[in-house]
Amino acid sequence: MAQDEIFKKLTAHCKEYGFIFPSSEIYDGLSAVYDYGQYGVELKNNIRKYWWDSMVLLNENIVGLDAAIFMHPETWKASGHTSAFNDPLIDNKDSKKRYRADNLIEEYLQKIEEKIEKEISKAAQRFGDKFDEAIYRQTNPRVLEYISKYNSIKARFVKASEENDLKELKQIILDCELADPVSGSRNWTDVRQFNLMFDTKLGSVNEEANIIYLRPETAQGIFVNFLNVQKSGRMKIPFGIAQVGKAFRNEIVARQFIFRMREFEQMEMQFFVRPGEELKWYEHWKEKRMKWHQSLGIQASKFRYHDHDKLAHYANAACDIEFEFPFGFREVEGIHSRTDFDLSQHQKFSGKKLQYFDTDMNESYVPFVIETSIGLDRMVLLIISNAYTEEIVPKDEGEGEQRVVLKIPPVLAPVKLAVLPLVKKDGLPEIARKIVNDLKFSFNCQYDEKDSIGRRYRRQDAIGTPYCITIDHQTTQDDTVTIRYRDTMKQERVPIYQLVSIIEDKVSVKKLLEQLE
RNA sequence: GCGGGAAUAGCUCAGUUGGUAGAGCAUCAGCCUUCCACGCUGAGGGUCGCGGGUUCGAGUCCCGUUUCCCGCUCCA
Repeated sequence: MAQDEIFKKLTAHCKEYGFIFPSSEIYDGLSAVYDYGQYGVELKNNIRKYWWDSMVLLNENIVGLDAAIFMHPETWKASGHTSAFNDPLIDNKDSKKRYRADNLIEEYLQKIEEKIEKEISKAAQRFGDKFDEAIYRQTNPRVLEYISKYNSIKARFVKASEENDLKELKQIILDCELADPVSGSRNWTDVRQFNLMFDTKLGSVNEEANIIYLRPETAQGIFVNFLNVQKSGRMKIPFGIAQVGKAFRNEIVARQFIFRMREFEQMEMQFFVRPGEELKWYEHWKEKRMKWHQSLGIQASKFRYHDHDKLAHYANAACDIEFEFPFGFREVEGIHSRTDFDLSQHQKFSGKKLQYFDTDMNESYVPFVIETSIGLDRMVLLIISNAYTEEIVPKDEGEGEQRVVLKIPPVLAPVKLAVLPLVKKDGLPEIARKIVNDLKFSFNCQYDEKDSIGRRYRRQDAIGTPYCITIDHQTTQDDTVTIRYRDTMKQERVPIYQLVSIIEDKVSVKKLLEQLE
């Protein structure tokens, strides 16, 4: 079956079985915003808990934090988001392609520079040893022309960028007669500003209100609290701060279901280390995080690293952990060596010292940071797309029938077990109810007596319930029940009193965590 | 934002040159009592995405709009 067909079925399945709904659907939905339904929220909670426990429980030098979504506007100037998340874009009306206006101009400037270099190297060849570049630059008319053009465009561009003058940016593009690299057309739209940060107003009186942003990443909440946590928690470097929370980005195109949403949840950990030791820790977390993904029992070949060649301005090493979604390998988690960029910037903008006194080294420094940042919603999509299976159930006679089953790792499954009386009489429902009442404190249980037993198994398969307990007539004789396994559909008979320990063993977070050690 | 396609019951879809809105599955109630969705009977559920136009009459034709899908574009 085609990959995009599977993806279509998967999104339909998520909606039909109460995992994920389009936001405000009765009003036709809201683009790239989704709600988690009754099973989706359980799955999401379970993933969040597994991540949190593997970070905060397992590592005595990592502690949690829950910072507010609203932050002081200066935060985003310091982090670089106010400028970097503010792209001036221009469309070519003929090719329908969109470009960053500043990139087009920068490329043009670079071309002029190349022309100058070419003139000079040609002259250098011609004149040999007698060639003096400085004099040539000041005297040759063609070079002078290039240089003056370069300087005037550059000056206009820098000024326009600083003042955010969109009209001037367009004028520069027109004056330089820049053409679309694809179509060669000079038929441009106006330059428009796309701000990837959502804003709102703080303060109820409009004139006095300040614009503040919804955070585009959770990391800054950790950085601004670095000293608070370090001092109040008596943390010694190396140590980490973990946080789970919502972030918001006004993406131009948000698509592929919950893979790219405008409102999403990040699970981040910032690990503070000694300067110079960051690459060692970068490798450490790179490996640790891959181990975490693979601990969920997903095929190793579905994951890969993607090392960044082009690094962001704050990083000196970066990679993604990619997963093979139905639409190809995509990033689920990023591991970045962010240097001391963020803390230094906040130190600069706030005027407050953000340093750590290292008693072993007897000196004070701005720590370096290794970040692990994973999208919780992407993780939900990863689990569901890996779990979604259509398979043929073998039959004693004739052709088998198809079943749809979500093979979610038991520890993450929204419902851990369903308790099913084989028939609706002879006291079987009463026994089933009693079992549910005993087990509901330990696991998310479901009781179901409607329809044939086969249909009930399939309903549980569709939401990924790993275990079904069936109460039959033998139960009334010897207090045993059958436990049916979702993936193999095999059954075995066990005493009722052993149920808690049997299932606890299979769905325990503890077991997975032990693997990570 | 651009181009292409789609939208009819909870789901999958049918609906003839424009003439009273359909099926299967699902849901609910009752009966039956059965270990892998397929026993029986009955019931509920749709202003055909939304708005306008043409027409005696629009699910069907025309225009606009919204949402979704695919491809561009963008992506710390």
